Amino acid sequence: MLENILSQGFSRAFIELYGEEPVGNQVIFQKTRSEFEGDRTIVVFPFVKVAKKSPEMIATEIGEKMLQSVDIVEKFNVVKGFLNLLISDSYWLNFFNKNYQKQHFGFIEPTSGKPVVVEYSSPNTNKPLHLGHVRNNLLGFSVSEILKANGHPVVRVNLVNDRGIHICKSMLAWQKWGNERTPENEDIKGDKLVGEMYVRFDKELKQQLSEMTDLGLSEMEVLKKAPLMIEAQEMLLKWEAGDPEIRNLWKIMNGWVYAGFDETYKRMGVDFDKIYYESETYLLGKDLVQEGVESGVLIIKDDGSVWCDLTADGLDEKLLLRADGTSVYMTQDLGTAEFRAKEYDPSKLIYVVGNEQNYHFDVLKLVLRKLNRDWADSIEHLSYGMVELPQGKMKSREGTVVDADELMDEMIATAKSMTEELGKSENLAKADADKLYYQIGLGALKYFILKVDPKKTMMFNPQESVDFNGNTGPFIQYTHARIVSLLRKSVQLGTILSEDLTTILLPKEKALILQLYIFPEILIEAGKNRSPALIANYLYDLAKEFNQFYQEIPILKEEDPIKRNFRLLLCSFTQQVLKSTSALLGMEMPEKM
RNA sequence: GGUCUCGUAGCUCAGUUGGAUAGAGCAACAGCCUUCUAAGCUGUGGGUCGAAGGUUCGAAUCCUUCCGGGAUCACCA
Repeated sequence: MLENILSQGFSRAFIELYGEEPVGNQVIFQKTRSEFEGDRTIVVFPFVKVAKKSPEMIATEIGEKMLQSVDIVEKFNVVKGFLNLLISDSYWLNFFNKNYQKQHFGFIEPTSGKPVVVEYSSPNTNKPLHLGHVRNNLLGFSVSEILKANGHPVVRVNLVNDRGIHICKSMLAWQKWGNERTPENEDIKGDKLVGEMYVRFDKELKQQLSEMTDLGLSEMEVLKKAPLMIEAQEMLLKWEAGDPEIRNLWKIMNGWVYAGFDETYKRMGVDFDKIYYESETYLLGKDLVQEGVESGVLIIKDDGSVWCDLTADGLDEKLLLRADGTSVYMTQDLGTAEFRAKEYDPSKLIYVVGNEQNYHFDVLKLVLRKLNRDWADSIEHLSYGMVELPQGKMKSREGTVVDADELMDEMIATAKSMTEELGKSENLAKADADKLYYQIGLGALKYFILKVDPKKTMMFNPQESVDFNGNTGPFIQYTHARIVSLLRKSVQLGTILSEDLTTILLPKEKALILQLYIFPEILIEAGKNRSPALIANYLYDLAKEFNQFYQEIPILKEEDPIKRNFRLLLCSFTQQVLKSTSALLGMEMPEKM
């Protein structure tokens, strides 16, 4: 690799000149800023103490030595303490030659090691998916793809929260006011119907609450005594007792929801290797807690409830079993984690969950460590920031929730009108056009969300999300389509691609090759940081670089067959990278747009 | 109140282990289509990197304090 060659060359030169190793920290390279001549820059400030000369002097002396001893160094210049090295075109062409035909340049061959388990989505079954889930789903899917491209076997799992009080609320509302509505007889998505029931419950409950507060009861009292709440609680107890009627209704309504979710997932382009249901896992974890009690790691209070004391770790005490022996969320998460650890023996257990649950995961890991689970450290909370709207946070009660299906509808509709406005769909068959609108709409959405660092809270402005110019998904898709169009034409013109390449690179050709060159590093960084944003930003830079090249340099019109040939291959290489890399974000690249 | 986190151009965001004069896109303005797709390219304006100290050859980046926003601290999930 380039940096190894340069690094070794630097060290040799340094030792020769100053008789000592260039101390501790490795030589740091950076891309040379565009205003200076060169490709890679070495900062020599860290070495002035050893060399006992001025930075300029050191840089100059080393530059001269490297020019002699490192054959890929063609020129150098020194600006203050910065040694700018110009790498010979032959190095870049050699790189190009070895890689331009690869279908998945930069991807690391899959290893047969322990898998990485990625849990994401994890919806509740009482309402449809919304914008928050969209970020979660896109992140989970993309991070999985990025890890795969880094050679890790990946298992994608989804833990569906299909039981609990919230589902009972929807069920109760359906019993009371549902009028036997079904998705079939109303031609409505099942998750939407169940969501409507949930909203109805909330509305009716509010009504009851306000009537009761009018009677002078406090809010807490009211919530506990509201007849609807009591009924919902009773239903939950019946569910837990296995009451056939309740279980049956529960199965039916969850079935509706799953059908709806499947549709949404499919359109979003995300999938899972395995789906878990909390109704099957919620009792897990009790044994684990019991074991902790016996070994004395956990404490039992007078009322019989079990706790984990985390005050020494700067946290509070955490309840693990109620006095009546029933479990809480943490208990089942402990159990589920152990279950997965045994099932997959994973190298990592990644949970894609919002940062509002940071505390929960801190506790989870600490408790597992106390219980001597050596795999506790393989648990990783991929904590992502909330999605906010221009009017603030999404609140279901205020109706400001952005529904996932509607969002996709809007993106696709915008793609359609935009494409028609530009007159780009005139020669397309209906099916092809529809596919294109889907690709563009979803591409815009995915890119818009994934380009932001997962850790950060992000602003979702609907108007900006449907912008298809500039730093957007469609910009990248457009660039891809342009290249495909070029390649298509070159075939029509009967261009013969050969291995004869130019030996001198134009600035824009070189810039494009350099951008392609760094992809493997970007992919590794994106894997380490679990960050699709790095991939998105890379794609944007690559597309921009290509467009500049395309604007400035003739390709098909180039008369010299060797130059034309080289440029076409460069286009083809770029196209492959755009395609395989955007797939890491779940984006599809149209052939024409 | 404790803990965590964020604060970069009017807006949305980059800025990977500290490196050169802090970058994009949008918005605004000015150019480029008889020539490979103008969803493109080029240019102009726009910044006290929340504030103040500190560490050092060098700080948006590391440390401290403060200001401002957010999250969390349930016998909810």
